[in-house]
Amino acid sequence: MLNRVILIGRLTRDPELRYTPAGVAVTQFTLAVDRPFANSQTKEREADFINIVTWRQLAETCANYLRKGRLAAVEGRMQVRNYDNNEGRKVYVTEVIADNVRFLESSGSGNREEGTGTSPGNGGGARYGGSREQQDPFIDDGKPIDISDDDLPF
Amino acid sequence: MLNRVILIGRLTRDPELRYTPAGVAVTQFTLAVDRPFANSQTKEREADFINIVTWRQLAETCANYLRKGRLAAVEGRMQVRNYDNNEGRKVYVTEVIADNVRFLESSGSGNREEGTGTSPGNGGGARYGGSREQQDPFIDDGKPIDISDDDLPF
Amino acid sequence: MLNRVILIGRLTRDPELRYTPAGVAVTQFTLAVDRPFANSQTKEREADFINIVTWRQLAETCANYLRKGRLAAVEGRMQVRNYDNNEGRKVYVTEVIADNVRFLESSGSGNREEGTGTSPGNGGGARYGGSREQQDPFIDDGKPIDISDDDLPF
Amino acid sequence: MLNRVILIGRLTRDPELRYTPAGVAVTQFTLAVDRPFANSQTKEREADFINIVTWRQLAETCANYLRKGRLAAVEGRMQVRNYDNNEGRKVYVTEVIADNVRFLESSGSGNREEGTGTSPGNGGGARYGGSREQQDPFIDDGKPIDISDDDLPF
DNA sequence: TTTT
DNA sequence: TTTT
Repeated sequence: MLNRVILIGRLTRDPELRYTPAGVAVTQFTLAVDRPFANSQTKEREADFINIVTWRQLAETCANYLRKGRLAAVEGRMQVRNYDNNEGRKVYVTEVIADNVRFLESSGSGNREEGTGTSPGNGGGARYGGSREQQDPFIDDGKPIDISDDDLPF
Repeated sequence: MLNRVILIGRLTRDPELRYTPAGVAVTQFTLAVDRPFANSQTKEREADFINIVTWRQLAETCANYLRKGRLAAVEGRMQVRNYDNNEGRKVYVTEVIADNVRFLESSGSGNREEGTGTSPGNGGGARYGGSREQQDPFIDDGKPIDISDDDLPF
Repeated sequence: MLNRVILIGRLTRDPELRYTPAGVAVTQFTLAVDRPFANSQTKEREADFINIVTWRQLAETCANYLRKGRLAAVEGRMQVRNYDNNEGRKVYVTEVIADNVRFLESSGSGNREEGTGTSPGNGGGARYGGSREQQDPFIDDGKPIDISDDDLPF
Repeated sequence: MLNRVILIGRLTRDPELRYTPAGVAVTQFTLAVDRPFANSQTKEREADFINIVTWRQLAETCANYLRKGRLAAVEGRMQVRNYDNNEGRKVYVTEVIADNVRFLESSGSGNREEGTGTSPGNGGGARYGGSREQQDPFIDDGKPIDISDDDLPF
């Protein structure tokens, strides 16, 4: 009935722009959101890693202006998506479908490789190439999750 | 850095109150949040089912006053927890750790069985079924996820 | 840069629907939002009275479905408007421009006078008095604040 | 019942730290929040100026780390305060009582005068000296609004 | 699995 | 009345 999320955090990787079969732009990235009261002794588990999805014009803008390491504010709503993994089990993925993203750092900051979509040198497989250990919720065992046009939020 | 969620929806089941080994109260429930623009033709996939966790005093209050079917507003933050399932795979669960819950319906509304924690038989009314197929992310293959005191948010 | 407000409260009066010179619908109402920790001894100053403005289709819907006393959730952004009062002083008015309003009570609840826009006589029930002393910030000395088309938010 | 505001904007002036008679720290500042769709032709009225109030420890931290021009995220709730001005009229002031403030710029950015609480050279009257034209909502005709301990939010 |  |  009402579903609103506001996050501020840093991108853990460059945003990934794709297109649905119908040609609609989708960009995905992960935001590392520091926890409050993250106690300084145990440095681990101090942030939540939250998957963000943007569509259409906003997807293009995010792909153009955001980079790994940059600070961003994201406004949107929580959404639960599920798919069947290769063991025939339903896997639930929670994402934030963003309708507003603010770039909180001038393009001088963050990842150095400005303007290079693919980050050459990054190899073909890429940082999030899909190896099993990666376990990116967007990736299921090396096979990219297909985003169908049914997932279009509006 | 900043992590805020506000949801309004209905409980899919009675809240479940437990205690950590250290005796801290935890209550969990799932909120069905209707999606905007849920188009009327395809009635399926019209809500998101979001897991809510409350601690301490708020946990007790929720367990006392909320019931399946009731309307509630929840304020909190998104958190990602992970555990290893019985196939040796890491499973990620996203929950909202609530620090404010508003009961939007007088106790006359919603589920009829006031004060019965466990709702024996669970009745037939079940707007949102409590059967195993529901695949509640809190439950992994019928075995309840154990909450340790490490999960205490503050 | 980012401006988001979410409120839950009750209408202190029936919503007021008007039209700008250009024929755009605007509805205004005031929401009484109970303060947290409103201590029970001093019963006074226990709520904030916040002015809500809605435009276009949402304005029509609010005018049709909301009534004095009803519970509603409002999502929008804070905006500061100013005008010169009759003593030649600038008066600042803070309003919430809503882009999402949820009716949290079936039309059976709240004010009894369904469908009566103007509530003649204003009745006696008046949980929140509509008398002049109420000092509704929308009204400056009994003269309604004029809304120009310049105030259109989008 | 629920009252949540999240803002991102820039300080229009250095934060002002004071103490209530009981010795409780209060810091006030104004945030300029750019409006969405602020059209580029008419450069005026492109931001909302929102008064922020913080208490206790957070007040001290804001006074120490924030400066005019800095970008900040503020989380809190809307509150309406009123007082009688010298013409015997009730004046309503809307503020955001913050319970969480994030500094989005390293202390290298923003106002140049780091660490100088009072900004010497700034004159005795100061940027917000209280002259009538200033109309700072916190100031009523040159006489600072006295913050009583009754305004303490928690 | 990860950001500063 | 204002910030970049």
